[in-house]
Amino acid sequence: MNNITLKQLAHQLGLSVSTVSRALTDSYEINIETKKRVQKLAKELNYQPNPFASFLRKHKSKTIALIIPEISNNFFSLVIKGVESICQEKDYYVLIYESHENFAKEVRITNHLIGGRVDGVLISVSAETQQTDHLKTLIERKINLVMFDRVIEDMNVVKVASNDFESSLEATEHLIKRGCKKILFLKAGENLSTMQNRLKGYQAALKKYNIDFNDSLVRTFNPSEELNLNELEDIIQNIKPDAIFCTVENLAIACYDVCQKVNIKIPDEIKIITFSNLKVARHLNPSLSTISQPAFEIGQTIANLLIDQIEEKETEQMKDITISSTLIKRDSTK
Amino acid sequence: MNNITLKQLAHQLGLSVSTVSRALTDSYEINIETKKRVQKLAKELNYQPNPFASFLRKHKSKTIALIIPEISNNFFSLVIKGVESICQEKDYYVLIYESHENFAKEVRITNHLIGGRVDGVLISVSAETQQTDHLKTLIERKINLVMFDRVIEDMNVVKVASNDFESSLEATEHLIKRGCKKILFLKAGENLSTMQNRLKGYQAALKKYNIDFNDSLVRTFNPSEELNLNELEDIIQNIKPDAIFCTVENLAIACYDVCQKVNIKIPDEIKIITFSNLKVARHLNPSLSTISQPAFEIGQTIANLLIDQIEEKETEQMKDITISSTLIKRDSTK
DNA sequence: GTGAAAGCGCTAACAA
DNA sequence: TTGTTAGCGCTTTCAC
Repeated sequence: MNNITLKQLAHQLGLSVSTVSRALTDSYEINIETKKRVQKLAKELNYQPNPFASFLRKHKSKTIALIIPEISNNFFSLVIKGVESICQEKDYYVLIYESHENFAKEVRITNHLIGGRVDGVLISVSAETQQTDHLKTLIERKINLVMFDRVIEDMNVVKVASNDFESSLEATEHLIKRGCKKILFLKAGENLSTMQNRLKGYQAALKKYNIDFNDSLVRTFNPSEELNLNELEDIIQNIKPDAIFCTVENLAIACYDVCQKVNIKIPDEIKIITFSNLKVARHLNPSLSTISQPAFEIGQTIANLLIDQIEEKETEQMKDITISSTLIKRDSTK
Repeated sequence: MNNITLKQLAHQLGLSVSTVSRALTDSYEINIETKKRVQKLAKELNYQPNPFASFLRKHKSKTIALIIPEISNNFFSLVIKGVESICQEKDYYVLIYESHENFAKEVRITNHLIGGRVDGVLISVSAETQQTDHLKTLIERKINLVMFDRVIEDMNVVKVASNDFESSLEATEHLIKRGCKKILFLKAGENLSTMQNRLKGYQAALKKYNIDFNDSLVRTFNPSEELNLNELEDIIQNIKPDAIFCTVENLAIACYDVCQKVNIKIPDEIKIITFSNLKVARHLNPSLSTISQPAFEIGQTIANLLIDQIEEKETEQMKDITISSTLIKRDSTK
């Protein structure tokens, strides 16, 4: 890197480094004429300050980390987009990390970050995450933390989640109203808060309609492993449910695969509904009923909250924020 | 940030800062015993070096930028995944920037980067980009550059692209063999290299089968704007093509929307094929024929190339690398 | 094998 | 209004 430095500018202008620095940060205590001279030359030479020098000095990196389980996922990629939009506006950098649903990787990432690499962290934990020591370490090191979507209750930080209980209840109710009684519930991961809440919503709906809850209708797939289609096929063939409630998009797509393979007609023989942000859900065969989380808004919200924390504009932030999802009924539950 | 510093470690151990530093970088000139002592304490206190201090010192940030037009796009999000996988392995940071298909934004981003923020840049240019001054500035400042997918011919850098000409020819040929003669070609953006090559492939296929090329069958949509469905509907209604070749996924989905709305049957009345990395293409109604780029591999390739450049392992890199796409024939072209 | 000291480029307290 | 100086935390040359 052959960059122009403050020193070089100062030399060319016959000024001191500090004057140049102040002129460029538009300090009010600098003569307007010198300010102009400095800014003119800086522009001419396309001066760009070395960010590391100033980060080192100020202990602020204007960088945040976004830790997500998976990038190529419609929900999370929209979250990224939302986060980006705010950070670009507020002049923050975003480092994106994938935990690949792996706890060890998540710990490695957060450990990496405590060196002061970032001013704050946005995280949606991996499916394996149960302990929170690594997150607490971040806080001890005074790194701001905001959790989203997959949050952990006992963490005393700002948490942004969806109204999973309510939307799950609504979706299950929708299935029940369409005549379904034997609804297979497919979970992704054992311990995630989102999954727990979605399951509770499902159970509440059953209760409301006096349908007994049946343990064996709840099945879990481990999102850190390749999805096993044969296993899913066995489950569907054995249980013969009249509907499947999928907690994540991948599971719904897998169900479509299985139904196509073993020739089960959706929605006549089986109805399918899923949490998903798939844009083409309306064009699937049959079009897929979804519960859509407002991913972009979630991204914007968490970025704003985190930056406010970093800049200590703490206007008494609420600790638990809920953003509502939308149920879209399509042909797969007709 | 209350971080443990080298100085604190040195103090606790009764050693000098430089010895500690050397012990931690595993320098051979340090007594094995002291090395162990130092490393033990560092681990106990969970010491993490301040990256900015070392970046400043070494003029290497171990950070690269990935500039793409759009994040929530199946192709680019898979590229990100590929880049991430290599960078995680080689211990590099990735900063992701979206140009939103906007030239001015792209220039702002690259300008931001010449401060030494990153050691290298991976870029797929915006649809508006025609000039290359901003990219040349990067090179002047000794920042390594690798272009991918949407490359610019006259740049003397490593470029990784798909075999757009060949796959486009193949796809068009496929349509022709299925009896199509009036194939609407939908471009995204006026000047992109990828679009030009795809168009040439289309034209070559027509020529091969002695079909006259008709200018008015080539239409362009501006990807930086919201796609105008009414305009697309008018085009389809007026031209009445027997097939549509879409250069990007969004256009294909829009075509599905229009066909559904005005009740044109795919594939009986019109066939549709598109470049796309949509995972659920096989479940669309009808299932969508696609040309799939190996996005993950492209991501891995460009990350490896860039890091090799940065670390000056320049084993005479080829300047132009082509990675083949795959044509998958499905019902939309039956 | 270890320590002292300089310096990466910047900011900010203090001086003038 | 401008300049001098110290120092952020680290690496590295030179000295011992």
